[in-house]
Amino acid sequence: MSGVHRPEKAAAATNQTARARAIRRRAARDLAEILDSKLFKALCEPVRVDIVKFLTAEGRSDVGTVAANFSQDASVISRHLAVLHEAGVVRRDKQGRHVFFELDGAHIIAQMEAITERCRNLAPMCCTTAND
Amino acid sequence: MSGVHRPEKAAAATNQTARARAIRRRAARDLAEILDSKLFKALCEPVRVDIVKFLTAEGRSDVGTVAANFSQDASVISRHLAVLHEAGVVRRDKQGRHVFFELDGAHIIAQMEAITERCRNLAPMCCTTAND
DNA sequence: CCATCATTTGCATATGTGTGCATTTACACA
DNA sequence: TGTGTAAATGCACACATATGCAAATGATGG
Repeated sequence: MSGVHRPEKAAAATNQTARARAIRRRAARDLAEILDSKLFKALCEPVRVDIVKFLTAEGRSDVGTVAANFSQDASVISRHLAVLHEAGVVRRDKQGRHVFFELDGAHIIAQMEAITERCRNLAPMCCTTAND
Repeated sequence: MSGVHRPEKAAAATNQTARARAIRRRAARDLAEILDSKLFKALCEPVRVDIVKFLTAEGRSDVGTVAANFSQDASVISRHLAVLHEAGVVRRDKQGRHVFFELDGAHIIAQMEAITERCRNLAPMCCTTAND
């Protein structure tokens, strides 16, 4: 940090600001850790969201059934489902030559709750503008 | 749907399954609606996550200060911050020729809680495998 | 009013990834 | 064991978008 703009009086580094800083840093680490998960990457693709929507509405389905309801090739749907599976969004259940997928609700909820919890932790330090 | 695989006995459409189907469909619509928000698209980009992390650790900062801590050009950081602002992740506060950003904790939490709540609604219908 | 700095925007390019087709693999059934 | 179907994979290509540089815009201070 070279020419950092410092409009305030450079708040003398009291014990309190040092502690606040430590807390911020930890919150940042915790938050980024969970934000780096594959969940967001999996769910930021429109087609994958549509697939999640389909599985919610129709329940457990095999690749072919899902693909039959989409314009893209079955191979594309297969890949999308693989990504969703990697991210823990869906459960995979191979049965004969058919591969069935269904939402892994428990896992999704657990992830979302963890993220929400982390977000709650950083609330007090970004809204009140605390010390700086 | 042409050659759909139908392993079960095609569950006679009782009132109950019809209702369950309606509930599923509504949950799917609600879920997809919130998943289509800009939040996920904003948070699936690694650099943007890093910026969020930085703002969490360092608090309110202007574009230049953020950019000074990243390898990419200031214009790139500016654009990323704009995307985060569009998504309601950060608040923008123009002050003179400096533009400050800070996490909009309240908004993030509200969004996350809304998503988590929607996910909870679809839990019972995807884990028990219900009727199909 | 001009000089300067912070930020944004226009544009060209690099990079990631979604997509389709062809092929391969996995599996069931005859 | 051979044949057909479902799913996965290799590959080439299209498309979205992240990136850097240059120029424009906005704002302060002389």
